[in-house]
Amino acid sequence: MMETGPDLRTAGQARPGCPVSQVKDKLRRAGLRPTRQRICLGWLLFGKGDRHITADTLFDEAQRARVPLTLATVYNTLKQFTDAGLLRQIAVEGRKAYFDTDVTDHHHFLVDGEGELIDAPHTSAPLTVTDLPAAPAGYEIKRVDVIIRLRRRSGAPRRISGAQAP
Amino acid sequence: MMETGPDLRTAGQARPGCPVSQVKDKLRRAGLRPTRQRICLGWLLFGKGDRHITADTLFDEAQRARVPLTLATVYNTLKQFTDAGLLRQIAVEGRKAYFDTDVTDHHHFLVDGEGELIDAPHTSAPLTVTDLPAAPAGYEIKRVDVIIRLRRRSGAPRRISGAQAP
DNA sequence: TTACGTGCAAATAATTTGCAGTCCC
DNA sequence: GGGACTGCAAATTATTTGCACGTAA
Repeated sequence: MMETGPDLRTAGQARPGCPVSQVKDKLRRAGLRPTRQRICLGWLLFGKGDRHITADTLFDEAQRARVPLTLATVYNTLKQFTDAGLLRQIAVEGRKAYFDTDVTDHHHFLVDGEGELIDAPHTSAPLTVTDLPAAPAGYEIKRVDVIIRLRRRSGAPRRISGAQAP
Repeated sequence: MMETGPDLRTAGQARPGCPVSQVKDKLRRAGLRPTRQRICLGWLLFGKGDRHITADTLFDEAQRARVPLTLATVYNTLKQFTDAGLLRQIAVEGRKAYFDTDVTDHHHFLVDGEGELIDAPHTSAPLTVTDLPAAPAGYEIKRVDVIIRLRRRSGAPRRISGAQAP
């Protein structure tokens, strides 16, 4: 499948109103200089709705979009975007780092065994956590991450593992 | 500080009633052959209450306890214990794998910036998660992991990040 | 005895870094 | 023009693996 968006190789040029310009604005607002590489990666990341990526997923996409950049730049850019608040790193065990373009509060499904990550819909009411333990003295709560682990198979009754009694 | 427990170098010998024998039983019940290395690591892991460790934390402890084993064995053993349900791997972002000797349902505080993990006390009522999104078709929920991210500093009012409005 | 475990060292995998050259403002 | 950014390759860090030897049952 070919990309249908603007030619990313010319992303450096000003084209007000086009998605590329929106990415440039987004970068500038985040305090990042809008270089060609950042614009391209930003376009890939933010131009398609919310998504989860790893460094080499994104690197592959960039290559398929014929954007010349290196894996090291992808790593650096992901970190810079994360520091700037444009991305959020998702806590999953395993060696790969996953990033989420959706930085609003929501949670994730993780399919057991393989690293398949699915956004938990925050279409419904935002998740509520009650009886949250108090933070230890000297600390404050910054964020609560929830990972809902899934097992393949179906048919079994849906239960909340965190609760002691059904 | 010196260890006050039994000499782990003789862990292979039967000594009914001593902690080492309890570890051997635990291993056997889990279907693992109680070898010297597993007994030593099991004793280090389970002999001191609930704790979080990484492969090289545990390796260090083993060395300090003058137990001769290799880092590779520590890795293998951690995986075997985890598969056997004696340990649980904690989902934290970052390259290191953390393991928890407490396999009951509970959650974790994670201090921002550094990999400091603290058990959330499950002394209070077990954490309740409401409005949990339904699992996608074909899947069932196996477990829900919650990581409560902390920021140093204090004084700020305790708030639940999952809530939408300030 | 014999299959299961372990030690060792080398292989992988993911990510980071140093430095020379390039590009944005 | 000057400092911020990138490319490249080599370095690090965390973990896994293959194979010869050791040991529990």
